[in-house]
Amino acid sequence: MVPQRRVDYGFNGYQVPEVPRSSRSARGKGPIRKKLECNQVHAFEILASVAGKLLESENPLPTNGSCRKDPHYNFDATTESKQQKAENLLREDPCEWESYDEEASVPVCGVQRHQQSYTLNQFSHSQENFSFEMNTTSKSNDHLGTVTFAKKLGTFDNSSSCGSFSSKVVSDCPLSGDFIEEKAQVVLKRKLETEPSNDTSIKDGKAHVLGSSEDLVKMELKPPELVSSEHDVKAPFLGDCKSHGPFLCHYDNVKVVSRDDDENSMGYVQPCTIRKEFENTPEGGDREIKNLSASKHRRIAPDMKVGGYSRTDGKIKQVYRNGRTCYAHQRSQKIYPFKKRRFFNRRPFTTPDRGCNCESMFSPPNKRENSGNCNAAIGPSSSTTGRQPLKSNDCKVKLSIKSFKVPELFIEIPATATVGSLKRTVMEAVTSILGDGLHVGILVQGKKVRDDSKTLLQTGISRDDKLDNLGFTLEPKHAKLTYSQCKDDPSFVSGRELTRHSASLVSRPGTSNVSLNPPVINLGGCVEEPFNTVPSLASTSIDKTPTASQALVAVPPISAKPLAVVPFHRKSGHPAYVQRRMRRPFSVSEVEALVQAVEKLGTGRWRDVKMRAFDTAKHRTYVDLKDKWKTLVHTARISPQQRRGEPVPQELLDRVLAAHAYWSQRQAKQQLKAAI
DNA sequence: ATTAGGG
DNA sequence: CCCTAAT
Repeated sequence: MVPQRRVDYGFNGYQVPEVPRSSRSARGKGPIRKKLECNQVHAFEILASVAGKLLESENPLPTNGSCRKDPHYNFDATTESKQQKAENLLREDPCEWESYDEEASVPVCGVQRHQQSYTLNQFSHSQENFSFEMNTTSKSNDHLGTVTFAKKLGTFDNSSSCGSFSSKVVSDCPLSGDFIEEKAQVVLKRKLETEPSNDTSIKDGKAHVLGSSEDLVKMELKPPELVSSEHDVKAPFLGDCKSHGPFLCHYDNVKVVSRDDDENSMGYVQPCTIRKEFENTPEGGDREIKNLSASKHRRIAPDMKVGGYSRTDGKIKQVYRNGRTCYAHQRSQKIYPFKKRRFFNRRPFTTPDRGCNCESMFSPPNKRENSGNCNAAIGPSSSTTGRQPLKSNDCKVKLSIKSFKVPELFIEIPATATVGSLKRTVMEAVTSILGDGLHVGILVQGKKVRDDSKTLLQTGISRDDKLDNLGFTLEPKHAKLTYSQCKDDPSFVSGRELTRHSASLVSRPGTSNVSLNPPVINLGGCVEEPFNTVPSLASTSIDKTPTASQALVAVPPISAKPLAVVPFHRKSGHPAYVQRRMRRPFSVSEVEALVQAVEKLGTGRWRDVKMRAFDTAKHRTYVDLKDKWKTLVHTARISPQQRRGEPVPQELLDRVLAAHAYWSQRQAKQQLKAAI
């Protein structure tokens, strides 16, 4: 056996987030995704198997357990016992086990048994032990108890293989947070004292789990392969992953080139894995891996069942699997927004079924200063250092932004989560929106400056008397999602219009040193751009262009609504929050490919069109192609002035019309024939 | 799973 | 793009 070094993932006590919603349409259901879900099933089955064994004496698991939430995780009632299955799975797919130490590989779900159900609540994994907690609940009793299981993994080095297993029902009452881990540790210790051997079986006869210690050890020693989902990783493609990264496909004379750099979706793991190699230096390797574990890199287990690792030229490839919802992904738009209507219809800020209102963890909105206000406070230095003569063109405007306020975030997290996980959650949410979900807005005297082409002089920002009234805002790029909830709220009459105009989260009077004029709200009347001129600025502005004042738009003082919610622990019963797919405008080359395919195949065979021209573009479904064709026909019919987006060559549009006419006529003929 | 069409 | 109905 190749000597391998064990990797400390630095993991301890994560709350297990929910797995992505299994599926809802053909969209995005690539083979790899299925595989992932499969693996999650495995993960849960294994855990359930372990738990079942442990509980067997008192509460045997049913032979056909079912997840409360997602039927996808139903166990199939095969002759093979779950335990056996789990053991086999562990043997065959050790890397799946490895994936446990990531936050998300194990679904939160329960196993029904009569009136009782077991809910995997939490698990932790450190170098020394593995433990998880399950709640037992019943219909009559909301919370019967909590059991915690811990497993000693042992320490490994290159040559030795040892490990032991320990488990015990720790408590009959609910435990939470760190206490659970403490308990687990205690139990572990106690067991170790009595069972210092390498045997993985439980001597008390209550449980015999996971086969032999050898299996366990083997599993542990097999280093997973490390996968990075970073877009910038230059890496060879893996397995059936054909189209990650730039792809080319040639059909006839049409070449479609797609950047395809955003395959990742938040709800499920990107169905491709990229290997990233690391030097197997004694120190550097581990450190790097640790960093990766703690960072945005995802862990993805290899798709293959065996041989989860490989060595090439002294390099170890590690693959981690990730089934988590990726909160902290750089592309925040993939994370936010969640489908807002669904989301906000269910009062996301309370967790009634947990009896925990996490809102209490944050200041109530009415007590929050600057609630929802993301204005930057302009420090005194702005007024002092910013005083510059106006006449000079090269005069510098010096600004000091004391701090930005991050738009309000609501986070839902179980009370049993650790403080550390809370920090992580917040951090991930913050980094997500900072990564790509925000842009900066400028407020002068409370008026939003919209025209980016205006100079500071023109907008008055260079004037010291304006500097005192200069504000910066962090605005969600996807304001629509942020505010969609307003539609349901009669008090937000202008909610819809605001969304249409990318209303920013704005300051409220007195909440910052940005002085706000009395808020001007464009209620229903506002149709297009709400260009509310600001006479005061226009009169004082040195700008000669009369449009300067029009660049200032009154910012309605809508009260801040949560920018986004991080559903850290979605409860079963809650429909998954489905995010809208990222918008991906068709490039001209894509349009050309589409046109050519439709010319050949007709308008009613989108599946064939997809296969012919977009087979490798996973993000283009046949529905997308059909929709695109629809819009293309529409685009071709309207005047060029009305068209938006990247201009499509007229030649292509002509072909669209021609093809559409041809195939429409042909379809009509066919129908006529059929009628006869 | 695909197709068609409305939103 | 999403959603649904109808195949």
